[in-house]
Amino acid sequence: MPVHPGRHIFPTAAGFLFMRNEVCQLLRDALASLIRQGVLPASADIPIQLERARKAGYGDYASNLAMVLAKRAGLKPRDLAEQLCANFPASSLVVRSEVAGPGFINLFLAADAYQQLPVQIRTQGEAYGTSSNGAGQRVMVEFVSANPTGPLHVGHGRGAAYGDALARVLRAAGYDALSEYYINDAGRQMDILALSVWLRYLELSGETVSFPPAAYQGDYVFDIAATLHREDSEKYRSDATALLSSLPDDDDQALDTLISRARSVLGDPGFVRVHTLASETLVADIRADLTSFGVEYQTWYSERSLIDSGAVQRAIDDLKEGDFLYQDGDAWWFRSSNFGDEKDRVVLRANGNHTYFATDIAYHRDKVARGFDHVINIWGADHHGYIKRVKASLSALGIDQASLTVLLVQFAILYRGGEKVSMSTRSGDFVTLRELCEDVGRDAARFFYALRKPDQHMDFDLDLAKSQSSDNPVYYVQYAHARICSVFRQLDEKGIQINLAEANHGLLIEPRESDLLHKLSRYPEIVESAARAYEPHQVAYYLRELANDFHTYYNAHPFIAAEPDLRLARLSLIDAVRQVLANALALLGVTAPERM
RNA sequence: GCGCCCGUAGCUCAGCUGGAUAGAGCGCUGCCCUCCGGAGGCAGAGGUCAGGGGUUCGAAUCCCUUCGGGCGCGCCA
Repeated sequence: MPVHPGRHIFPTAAGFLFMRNEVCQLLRDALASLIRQGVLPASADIPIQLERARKAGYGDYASNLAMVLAKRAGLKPRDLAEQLCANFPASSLVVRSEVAGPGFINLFLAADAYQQLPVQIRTQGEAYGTSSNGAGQRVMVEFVSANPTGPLHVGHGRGAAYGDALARVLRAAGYDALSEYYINDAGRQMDILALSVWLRYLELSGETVSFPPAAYQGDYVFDIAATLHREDSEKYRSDATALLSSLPDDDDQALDTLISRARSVLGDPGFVRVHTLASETLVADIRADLTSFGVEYQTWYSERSLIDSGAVQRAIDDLKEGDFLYQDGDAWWFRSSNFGDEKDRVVLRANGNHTYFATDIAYHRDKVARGFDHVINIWGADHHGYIKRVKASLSALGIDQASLTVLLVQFAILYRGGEKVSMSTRSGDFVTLRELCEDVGRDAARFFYALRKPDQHMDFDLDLAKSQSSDNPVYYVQYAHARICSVFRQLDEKGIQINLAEANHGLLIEPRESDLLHKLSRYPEIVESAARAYEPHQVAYYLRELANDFHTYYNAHPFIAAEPDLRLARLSLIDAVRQVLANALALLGVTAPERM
């Protein structure tokens, strides 16, 4: 029986990859035997598909090789599988192979294949699960980017949780990922906000104001107005009666009229003062909310700066230069229909203002120019119609459309007391992200979002999320972590000295122990898969499985009360579980508490 | 009307890009600590994977179609 002298299990982080390759080679050897025997025709490309067995009873790895090749061999899949098993080389790694189901070959690894895993995990610590698959490629993830016209609401929470987790997962998978928030601090909505603040300020100054229904109603508008009044007293006071007289009937037209009146009454510096105060206050609030939600950005990028730097004008000029713009009805249109969009889009309005699309063109061009290998936008699903025109603009500017990926986050429908909650920023009727964090806690909220894949419509039950009951699975996972920490505290209190480095993992022979080891070994693959598919929720589901395996183990076997050698091996195992729980929770922006 | 997303247990959701007897949480039923944290464990009941065609060794997964839901289709953002 040939053995493999010098075979090292888990010599490096790539230990399991190494092992997997070895298993592949064994399958290839078996194939070669059958080809020599004339059972199979010699073939140039025989794809070896080897996957982790999906169930415990199916061994460690499974291959569908026999089913794929059955036709070429002129054999039934199961018969071919039998022959492959019969010709499987002897190995110290794969101790058993069997045919199952319609023709799968299930391969069982030697028990000791996993037994050094706790050592590897302890050695790598926080780095266990990370890889260099991304090869240091620079990726930008832009997410949330809500208009600073109000505080973030729970609708933004989903994009925030997803984007932040995605960035963390990408970093763990070896990408150089940067998170960015694009601040829409220019444009009409911001003008409306500035107007709203000024009107509230006029009220504070003693003017009688009939507040336009289409303006921003939220309490935060009063707060900003109060700040303005406190800092600049009556400097911007004006006769409100004249200001609000003879307005157009249409709400939107009335707002535009009011904005232009505000500009002329306040003058440019005055309007800019109100505008800037409002924008800076809200951006600071948004930032604080995101920070307490555990979301960190590397960069905050201002739309205003694109206008001020001339980048928007340059983009428009370049598009004109390339004949990608044309004038129609006093507006300038971009020929996006040349690039697959349904119709052309306006970049410069007849009134001389540019559209948001114009700044977006400059923004995306700028992103790519900053040297990212790949740019990811996370948008609300209501923006999907916008994707084609942005991509079209990239093409027109000579940039490969493939450098931009837009990921859509579906809406969450909020329920409170079994009723749908309608949300409107303008009316000020919404649940803020801050309220959610205060009521539910950051960890529960983050995990709640993380359990949903982004393209799935989602029902968000506020009562359930706020209940802080065991219904929320985050406690289940955190409890596993706290429980392990508690075991080690108990050890301390009992004065038991241990040295995990001396553990003999060969003693870990219980089925639940090999289940745990098996699960731990899968973690790096989960991270890799979550990064590749842009699906951090895979990590959340993995966490639940790992926690479940641990709780089961905990109920079935004693740690401290076991014999010293066995105790040491088991403690080493659960210490590895603790490390992986902590690593995976960190990817979701959730804390791993030592006690609860 | 056209385009995008979706439809899986009573409810909320997974299902590793075409594989094995479709899984988990909650809820329901019944069990489990003289022992390390019961925010725990085990077991059971519960399914026409919206319906119908097609592709092939094989479909919840891919294609077509019908039905149902969400969201888009502005010189709004």
